[in-house]
Amino acid sequence: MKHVTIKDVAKRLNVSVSTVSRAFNDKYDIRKDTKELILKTAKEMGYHPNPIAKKLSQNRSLNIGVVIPEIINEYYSEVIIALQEFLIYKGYQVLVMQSDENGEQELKNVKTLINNMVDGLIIAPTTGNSNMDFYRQRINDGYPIVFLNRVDDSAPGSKVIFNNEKWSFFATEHLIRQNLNKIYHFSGYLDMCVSQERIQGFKKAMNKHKISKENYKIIEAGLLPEEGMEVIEDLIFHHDIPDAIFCVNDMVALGAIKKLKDNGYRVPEDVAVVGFTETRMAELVSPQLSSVKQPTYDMAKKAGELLLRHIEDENAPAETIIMNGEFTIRKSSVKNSSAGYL
Amino acid sequence: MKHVTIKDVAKRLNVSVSTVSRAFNDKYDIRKDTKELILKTAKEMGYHPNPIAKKLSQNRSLNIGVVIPEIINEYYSEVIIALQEFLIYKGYQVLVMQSDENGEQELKNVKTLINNMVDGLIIAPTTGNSNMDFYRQRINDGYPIVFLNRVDDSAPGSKVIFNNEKWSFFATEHLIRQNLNKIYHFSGYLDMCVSQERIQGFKKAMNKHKISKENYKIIEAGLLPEEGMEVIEDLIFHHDIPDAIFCVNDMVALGAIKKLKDNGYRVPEDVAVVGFTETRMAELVSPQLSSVKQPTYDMAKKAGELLLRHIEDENAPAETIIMNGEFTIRKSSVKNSSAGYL
DNA sequence: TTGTAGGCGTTATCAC
DNA sequence: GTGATAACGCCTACAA
Repeated sequence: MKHVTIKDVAKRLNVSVSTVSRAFNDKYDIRKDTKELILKTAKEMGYHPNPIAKKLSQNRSLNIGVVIPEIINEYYSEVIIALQEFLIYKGYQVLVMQSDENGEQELKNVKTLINNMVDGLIIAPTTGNSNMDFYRQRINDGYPIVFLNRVDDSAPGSKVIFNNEKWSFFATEHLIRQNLNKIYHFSGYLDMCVSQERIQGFKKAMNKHKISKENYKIIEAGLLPEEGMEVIEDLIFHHDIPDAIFCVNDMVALGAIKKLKDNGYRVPEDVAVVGFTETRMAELVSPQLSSVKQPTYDMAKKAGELLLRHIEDENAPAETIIMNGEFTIRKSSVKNSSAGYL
Repeated sequence: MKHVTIKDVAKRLNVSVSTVSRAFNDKYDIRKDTKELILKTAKEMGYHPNPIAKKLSQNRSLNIGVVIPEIINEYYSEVIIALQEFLIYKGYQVLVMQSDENGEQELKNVKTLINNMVDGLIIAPTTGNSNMDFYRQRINDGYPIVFLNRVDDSAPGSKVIFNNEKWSFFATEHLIRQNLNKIYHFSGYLDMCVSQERIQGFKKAMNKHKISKENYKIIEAGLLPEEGMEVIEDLIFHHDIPDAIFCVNDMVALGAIKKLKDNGYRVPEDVAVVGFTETRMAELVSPQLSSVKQPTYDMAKKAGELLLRHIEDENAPAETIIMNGEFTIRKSSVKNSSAGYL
């Protein structure tokens, strides 16, 4: 099982290693037929260039580091898939590490990856964005980093983000337009910029439609089903049931719906519910969940493209790409289907 | 941003590179205080051993390849997490590739990883196990490969699998014990050994309890919610509604439940439903879904341990580890709660 | 205990 | 167009 090396091929054909090397790297002059001969016999001999040696001599790893909050999260699963597909196609390997929504773990991951000589990093920061100073420093040093989601305009360097405010606004307006009185927003952790942006959209809709402050509430839930459950249970306990709830994501929405049902409330008849960052569950639950879909795959791919641009040209300008999604209205948020929403 | 190398450290301390190298690799004799001095100044200088050079000189990549059917699948997300944690801790990097339930893609992935010099492979084969001959060949050549899930006893080499038959038997028996008449099994793709094993368990329970063949059916569904939906819709169309359904996994179960409800059937009152390979959704849906939980994390970790054993000792004997799980009974499968099941 | 030197498989800079 | 040869950064006999 010994690996065939460039030397073996050279010896077999009585040419020098450099010639063989040239045959595999288009950038040098080499006679066409010698090239073809080399490629052919190399294939016969089962030769594959050793990527590790290549990396060493070129002083680049051809590895890209990807740091995400959690793999068990449809959004980031899709991110990984998209990134893998694109980057492998471009000749890179992808090293994925997850931070468990923990800033320290995130920093550890990033340092591990840097020590492993990745050529660049794609980072979806965890709650709190606590390592921004460190990243800013690296970016200033010229280290290629692209942020994905989880940051706002103010983050340094290049980034691909979703227009949370806008789509949160639309989702909220959809509820307002049904003349619902009390509309609550179950927000994500308040120290996440994504949460803040969705809150902004929610407030903007309230202001535009002149809803008075007594008729809406913003309650910090989190990102997990359990957190949606807790919040709604608390509301039920205090007999403070809204007509509609706009949740920071589908998981919180599903948790809320579960507990509403368990307590005898009907969705959407008693309480209309809207989610965000559509998951595959949205269509699978009863009632089906209205939600805002993000172009996850494209966002990730864009981040990959941006990163490669920075790796290949260290003077490439920082870019901020803000993407849009779509809002799909399903049963969970339509109280009166004659209203023409479905 | 130039990387500090072993030479820089050596020069600074007026020692040889080998001494520095030794300081970082415990296996050679070196005086304790020189070692400490070297480690200390190396740290000051910001030196980190270059893993790529290390790999080249040691002729091993310290990379492990992991090939799974799909990342968007809670089971395999967890597998990745477990493997990452364990292998990174052991000094390895993990390269994950997914096959999209496609045998050709799987083979491509494996070859890519081998060409990238991974030191070993953990493979969860896709439907059909079409590449077993190729793997058998590699294993005979001494290439370290461990299979995870998705294979049966007959697969070559080491493997970590779940006792599907046993737990499928238990789940089925739970339904039989409620004196339900018609019990159907929505199976996975018939060319998956996992499906076959679960079918075996189902049949075994039927035989043990002497259920006549008219009273049960095995219908091939698949692995996706949509496939569960299709099967149940067909049954509804033919007015062939069973008293209980045991599904090959939670996704198929959720699909079936959805369509049952859409068509006015109550779960579990009209139809009891059981899933398999418990997902986080099991507790989140209404009614909560009874399901068999697999020790995913432990299975993956075991696979990692086995692989390292093979990498470190090429004469390590092939091992087959069969794991057990637990069956959690929830509302979806209990028709009469006075029966004492809940 | 420490230093010297050759090798890991490539690429890249020279000559020729 | 092709061949020597010195890197790339580290490990590891072997010698001292």
